[in-house]
Amino acid sequence: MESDKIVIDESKYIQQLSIDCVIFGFHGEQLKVLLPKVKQLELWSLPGGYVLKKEDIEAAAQRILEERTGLRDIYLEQFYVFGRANRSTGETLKKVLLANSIQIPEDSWVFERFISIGYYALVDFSKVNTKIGIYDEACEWHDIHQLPNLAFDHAEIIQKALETLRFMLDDKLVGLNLLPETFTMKELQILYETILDKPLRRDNFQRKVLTMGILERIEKKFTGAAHKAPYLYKFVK
Amino acid sequence: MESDKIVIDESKYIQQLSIDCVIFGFHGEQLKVLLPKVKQLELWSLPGGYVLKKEDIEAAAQRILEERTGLRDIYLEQFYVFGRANRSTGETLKKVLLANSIQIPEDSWVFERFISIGYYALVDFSKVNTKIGIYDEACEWHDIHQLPNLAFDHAEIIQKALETLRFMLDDKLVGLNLLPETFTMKELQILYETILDKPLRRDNFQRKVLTMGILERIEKKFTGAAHKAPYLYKFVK
DNA sequence: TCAAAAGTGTTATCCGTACACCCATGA
DNA sequence: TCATGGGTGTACGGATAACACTTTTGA
Repeated sequence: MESDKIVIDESKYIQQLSIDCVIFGFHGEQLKVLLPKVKQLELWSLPGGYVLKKEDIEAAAQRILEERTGLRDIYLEQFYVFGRANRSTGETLKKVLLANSIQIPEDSWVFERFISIGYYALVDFSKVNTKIGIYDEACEWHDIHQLPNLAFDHAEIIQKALETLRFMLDDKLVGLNLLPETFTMKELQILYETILDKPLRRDNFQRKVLTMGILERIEKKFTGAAHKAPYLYKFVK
Repeated sequence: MESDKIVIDESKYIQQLSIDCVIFGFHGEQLKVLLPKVKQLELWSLPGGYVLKKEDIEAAAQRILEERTGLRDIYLEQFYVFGRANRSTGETLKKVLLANSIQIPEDSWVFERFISIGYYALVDFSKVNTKIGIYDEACEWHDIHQLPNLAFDHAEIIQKALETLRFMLDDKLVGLNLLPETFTMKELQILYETILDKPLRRDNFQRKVLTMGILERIEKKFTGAAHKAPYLYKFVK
């Protein structure tokens, strides 16, 4: 990301390299993305930042995630590097700095093109207290179907993240941070349906995830509803 | 990569970022990787280089590939970013420079840690005239099963490239640069078997690739052998 | 006429999907 | 006892794997 998190001390970071996090938020039947809004511009961006000179890139991504959500040890996965020479310009950043009365030398590397490593994360947005960065005027969850005006190629980055997430969903199960400790099969199914954006068959879905061998069946859950009580499950460790 | 292709003018490049190319070479029944040998050190590395400040990373990867093989417009794919803070040190590079009597300021960024974007390519190694870089004493094809002593985490990078290549082979067909203009089904099968490192059934393999609809059957090929002459195929464009 | 490898028809097996029925629950 | 949603047995169909037979070629 290039527009928020403007460095106080540029020399601490690796030049012209950034990390952009696509933080997917799930709750109920909604899939959202966390987007900060650039101050005084009608422009939204991805939460991003730079990599410290001696920092693992994985750690940098975790740090950026924590800065916005306060969350630690979240499922986070690198999915692509965006490196077209003209994918970003310093113009947007200059506007931001001007709007916020921040001075950075004209010849700083922060105005050059950026290569950005994309990570995506999955969180339950109802449990997150989002934090507004010092150069944001807002930081909000946006439904995946209704994205606002996005900076640079961030719309493309979100699209690629979503494709990768959906592709991965076949093999790996990624509900870890998105569901409560214990949950019903119905809840897990809704998670899948929301991410994949298509309905799934109840019967076959149950069989499929059970044969994966990653769920442990606990006791029943009596909801008070006039029907059979569903089992509760938890992920086996 | 960090040990070959030492920059003459460091300021042209993005700092602490490199590209490493895993160039797979195929011919006969062998799968190899192109590895330059660092001068005067018993150490091999991946062909790599830096990204020019205003260069697409894709173009940088193509440039690095061309530097070693002379080949252009080759199938090339980004597969992962290696960014552990301690994955490389400047020590190896210093030895190289010392061995080659090259002077670079002690405080140059080339001695810092590197984040490296991995690309892999596929070529026919019998058609390539490999080029020795100015800091290499050799540049040779190594069988994938017998890799020499490799610098940094380059063994890990090769492993990851190989996994990605095998994974991709199911959907996309990647024989384009590896086979002659026309080829027999047997040749294509050997290519697949060599990459996947496992035998495939002749009958089912034929049906599978034919249903993909990417091959066009040409005339027969009379080899002089005492059996039915196989058809020749070519990739449809 | 024979061996060797190519090509293809047929059968078996597996897996994902669809349909069905039964079960538990509280009104 | 009824409606509602959960759990699971079973049947269907397409795709893949396995088997078997035929064809072609030059020795």
